[in-house]
Amino acid sequence: MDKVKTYKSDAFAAIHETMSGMYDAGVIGKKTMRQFDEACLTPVQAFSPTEIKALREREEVSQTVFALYMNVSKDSVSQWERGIKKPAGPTLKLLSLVKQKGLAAIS
Amino acid sequence: MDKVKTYKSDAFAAIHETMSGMYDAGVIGKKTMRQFDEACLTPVQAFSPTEIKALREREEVSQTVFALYMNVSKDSVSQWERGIKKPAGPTLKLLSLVKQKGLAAIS
DNA sequence: TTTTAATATCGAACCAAGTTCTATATCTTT
DNA sequence: AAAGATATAGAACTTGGTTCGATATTAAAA
Repeated sequence: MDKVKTYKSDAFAAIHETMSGMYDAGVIGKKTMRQFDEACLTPVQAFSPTEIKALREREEVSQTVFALYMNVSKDSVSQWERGIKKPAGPTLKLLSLVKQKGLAAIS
Repeated sequence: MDKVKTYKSDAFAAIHETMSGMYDAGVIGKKTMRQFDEACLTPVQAFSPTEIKALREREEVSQTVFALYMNVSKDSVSQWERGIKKPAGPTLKLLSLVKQKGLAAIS
């Protein structure tokens, strides 16, 4: 698969554990801890209807299957792709994960 | 991190690609394809307020940091843990991913 | 000590995402 | 010809997620 992304995740996890240890030991404060986590997070951007459809077709799945992965109804996926409903919050997070890591990342 | 889970994901991805190839070649139908995908998906169960708080504390992050990972407001996390709002759909999917693979899975 | 900042609870109000339903249409499969 | 998968369309409903202000505790910095 994508070794780079997997490596990055593992590295972040390892660093996070180290940082957590430093936090437990009182070396750093909670403020530093939060700022670190913010820097680690992959940015979550907006998706246009076309981008959502293109993303789904890139993964070669039907709206129904895509909906199963996202844990939403098939109608919701249809409405996203037609611009009737605009995904936000947790939904955008999932879409971002799929875009950056593929469907397998949320399987 | 967790080699077993990583392996499972990679294996599923590989099998999925194989299945996709079979589908493209006309060996299998869409129905079989969907049933396969359903079998691959990790089950998404409900979370009680206590379970959400325990999960967050297991990951050793504040409500604010946890909210950043989930791409929701910090108030939402607080409301989940107090039982005022019950996460559903995409949110439950993210919580399930965190429970099974850790916060790094959605970073 | 004082004060600043982070953390978390509480209650209220608003908006829109997500759900559900029915109907229609196309295409493939049996 | 029939059955099923896929996708669009529109409508009504429910509730999750957001935002705001206020309060309280704790830890860090002045």
